[in-house]
Amino acid sequence: MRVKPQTRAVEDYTKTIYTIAERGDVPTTNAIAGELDVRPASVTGMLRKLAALQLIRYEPYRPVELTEAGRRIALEVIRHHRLIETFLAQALGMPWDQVHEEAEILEHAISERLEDRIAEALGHPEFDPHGDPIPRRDGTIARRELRPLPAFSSGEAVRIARIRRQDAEALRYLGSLGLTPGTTVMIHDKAPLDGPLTLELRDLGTSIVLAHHMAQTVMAEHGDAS
Amino acid sequence: MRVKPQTRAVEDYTKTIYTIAERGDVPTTNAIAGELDVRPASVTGMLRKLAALQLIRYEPYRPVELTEAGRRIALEVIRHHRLIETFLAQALGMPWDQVHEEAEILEHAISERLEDRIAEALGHPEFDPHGDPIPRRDGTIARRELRPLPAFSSGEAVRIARIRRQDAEALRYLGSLGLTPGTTVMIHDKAPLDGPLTLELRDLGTSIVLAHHMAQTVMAEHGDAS
DNA sequence: ATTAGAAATTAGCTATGGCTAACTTACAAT
DNA sequence: ATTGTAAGTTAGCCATAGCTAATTTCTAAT
Ligand SMILES: [Mn+2]
Ligand SMILES: [Mn+2]
Ligand SMILES: [Mn+2]
Ligand SMILES: [Mn+2]
Repeated sequence: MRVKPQTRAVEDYTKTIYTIAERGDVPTTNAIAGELDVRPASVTGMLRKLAALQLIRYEPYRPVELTEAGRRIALEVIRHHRLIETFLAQALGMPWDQVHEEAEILEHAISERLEDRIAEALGHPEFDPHGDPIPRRDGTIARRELRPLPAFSSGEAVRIARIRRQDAEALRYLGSLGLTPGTTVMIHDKAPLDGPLTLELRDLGTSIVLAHHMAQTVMAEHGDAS
Repeated sequence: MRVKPQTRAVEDYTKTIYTIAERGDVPTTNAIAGELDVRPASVTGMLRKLAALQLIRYEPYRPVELTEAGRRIALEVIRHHRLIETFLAQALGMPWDQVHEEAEILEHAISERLEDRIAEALGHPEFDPHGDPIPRRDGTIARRELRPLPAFSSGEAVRIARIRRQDAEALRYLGSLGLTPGTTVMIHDKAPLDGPLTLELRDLGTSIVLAHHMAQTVMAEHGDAS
């Protein structure tokens, strides 16, 4: 799946462009700068380089688009990232709120050989601890029809599948409530005007209340289908 | 054990200076350049920087010496390196001739938190797959009285403890002969004039012949003491 | 059609850590 | 004591990738 040796910056920019587009946002200079925590002027510089490398299509003042080659690199780095997260959580018992930060660096440091060994040791997982899909070696990636919790109706039982958030703070909070991928919850009540949701944890039978903006980051699918 | 964030170059140079001195060589500009595969002129530049950072004592045209701060950084990186080698071998079944290359990069990428988790998962090992001692968190390091195989006499039984070599080629060869740390061998014969050694593998009862210059890299201790 | 303001780009820096080519220094052999 | 040579240093490059400040462009509201 690797194409040729890339610098860390090239890997981070292509990954960022991919994820911005994947979540439905537009990969503008400012959006990329915000995501990577660099100044817009620096992004313009890198975009020129990525365009020269044929990894993006770039017209000044316009949003960018990954080429097939750029997409391949992005998926490669994301595969590293999510495999590492999964490995750290499963093999080393690292809490799910710490794995992202660690993977952010390790994703650039592991060889294809190690990538394969990790995938093998984990049994080629399809999803990471946050429910993010792990791109396969061949560049394909699992697609699911997920909706945020507030998009379901009261009375529905849903299976939490993915948390669209990576900051440790939020993850620790959601984890403490038991809202992790795989958990089934019943939507008990939705307060009006974007008010909090009341959820019932199927397994424990306990009831929890979750702010609308937090529930918005919890993606789920119908019933308790696996 | 960490002091403050260091660049990869700073970590590699201090590590290299430490290992050159540790094996009994003199850390000159040329020796460091050879080890790191850079030009001597580049080494001079970095030595000036390391001196400014108070990590080495440096007088132009003289061999360098690590300060206490420099030594701490070197030991930290070496601890990372050897813990990673051990982890890759034990937890992922990676062959001992591949772990060095991988660790050479990962040593700069893991956090102190991950370092601790790896050490914990392995039960705080004292030695890596090559028998190299793993510096402890407190900066101390196991010392052993080892001698190369040719330094023993015919008829002696010795326990292999360390291989002073890191190239995959040599490690694969020694591994194929069964000459790995922990193995006990009997020195059967030493041909004169730096000729090959004939060894008997205790467990298998088989006999092998090893060139003098290879035997020179195999460090052992008397008997089969653990 | 104008135009204000946001978004993006350009120009010109900086730091890091490589390199080659030219030079200086140290020292060992005479 | 002199001097040739290897070792080491200096000077002047280069690439990468960040920054600020100044400028240009796009667009949406008038
Ligand atoms: Mn990254
Ligand atoms: Mn994730
Ligand atoms: Mn290294
Ligand atoms: Mn080792």
